[in-house]
Amino acid sequence: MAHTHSHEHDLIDLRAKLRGKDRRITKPREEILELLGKEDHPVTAKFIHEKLSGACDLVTVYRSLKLLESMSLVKRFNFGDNTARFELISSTDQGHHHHLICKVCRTVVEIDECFDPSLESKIAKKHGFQNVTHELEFFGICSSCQTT
Amino acid sequence: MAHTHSHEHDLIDLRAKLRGKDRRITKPREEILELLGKEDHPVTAKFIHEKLSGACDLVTVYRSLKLLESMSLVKRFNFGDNTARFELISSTDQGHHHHLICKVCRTVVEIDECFDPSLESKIAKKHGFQNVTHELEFFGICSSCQTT
DNA sequence: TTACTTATTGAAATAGACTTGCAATTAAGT
DNA sequence: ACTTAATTGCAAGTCTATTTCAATAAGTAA
Repeated sequence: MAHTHSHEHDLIDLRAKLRGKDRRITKPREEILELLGKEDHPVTAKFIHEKLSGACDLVTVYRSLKLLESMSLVKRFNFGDNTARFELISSTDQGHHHHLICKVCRTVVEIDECFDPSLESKIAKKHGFQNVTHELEFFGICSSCQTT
Repeated sequence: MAHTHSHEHDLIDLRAKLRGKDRRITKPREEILELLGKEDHPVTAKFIHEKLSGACDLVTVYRSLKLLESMSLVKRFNFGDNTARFELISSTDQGHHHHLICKVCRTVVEIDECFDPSLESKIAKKHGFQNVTHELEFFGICSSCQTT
């Protein structure tokens, strides 16, 4: 999903979204976006920092990710291990998709399927909520880890 | 959901599950189970510790919750705020249900509905995974927080 | 009941993810 | 190039959760 974006396209997005916001285009932000564009699955801040091997401080990675998230260029995922993971938002699904994670080896599979949206609107209506979204992740044991 | 359990029933469960496992029934474990039996929504370890006001150390709360979880008496939930929340597993749904959380005031609503299980088995089959489960939480803005 | 064995607890230290304060740096407008 | 303010790096701090280890207490047997 993420890799369907080109680096150039991301930078155009970045520049467009930063324009007139007292925000600046910096090397760390460009590099993080570029790296995310090459990854197929959500990655941690630590992973990004290591891959960029000293290009910038880990603190800057955290700050950049927070900014990119607020600009809707990046989406944060939670796989239940107390560590945020980030993925580039693709134009096809606006970042809304799910994952299937192996409980043993932590392999991640991108999932396109989702349940019928009527469930969500039904729940929203029933409880008087607005702007209802959801976070959904699947967990299981991948074929390699099945001891049989 | 949780409150449909009686305290006595939980203790019977606890005793039954501990029997012959070199495990002991202790005051903290009983008190945590009792407290969870009175709560309608998942609560944090910190919340439990404060409610028990010094009955035991926070470390013991963490350890007890981990034990109770491993015994399938308690289920851990993640509302995306880096803080685990725990709920008593009810006999009716075996702990499998979801929540609707207000992004503003953090109010929690217990949700009984879920999507069709065929989606899960379809995904499992497609990627060769076994024992597939899912974590699903809904987020929105509750009626009180809608500024309109 | 008492003694014994060992699981459990409490307290302090530690780990890991993430944030904040502040001086130094650097992007971007003039 | 000059200026201004956003951004960075580094250190220190916060927060959740875990680990270490001596002291305590649950369960068992005498």
